[in-house]
Amino acid sequence: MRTWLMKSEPDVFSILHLAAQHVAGWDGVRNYQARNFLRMMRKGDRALFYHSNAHPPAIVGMIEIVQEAYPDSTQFDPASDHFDPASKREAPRWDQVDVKFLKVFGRELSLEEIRQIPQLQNMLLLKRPRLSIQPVTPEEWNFILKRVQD
DNA sequence: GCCAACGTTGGC
DNA sequence: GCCAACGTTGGC
Repeated sequence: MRTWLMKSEPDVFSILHLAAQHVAGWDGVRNYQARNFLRMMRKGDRALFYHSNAHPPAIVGMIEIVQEAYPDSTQFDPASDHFDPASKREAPRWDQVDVKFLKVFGRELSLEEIRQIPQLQNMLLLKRPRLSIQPVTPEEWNFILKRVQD
């Protein structure tokens, strides 16, 4: 099982939205590096759900990949904010995965706290602040889970 | 709302 | 292929 971190703005799609839907498509990714990570995801992989553009920005819960990468239909929809006129149906440029809600952590781990934890200084979250889908090492994963226990 | 960081586009 | 212009992300 690989572990990941996935960002979403809670005003748009929060972990509570996912908890209500139980399973949802993770669409709208429009960055090649993030897409390439999406394509590496396998059924059963788990991810930290991160609230970006939030108060405070923080890791708030855990989700599971339940459907591996397949074409994101919003890229073909002119009415969508994520419409990509350059993407062709014969060769879709953008993929999505489906994710399942697992839990909201007993306590959040804010970006500010992460910055102060020596064991988490190499997280891509700190090094590549704009990357919305990123791998998390087993060491980081285990450390974070201990920190957010109920 | 501002703006720094940084990814993408497109002219040359 | 370089790089300036532009657009977006996301913290503050």
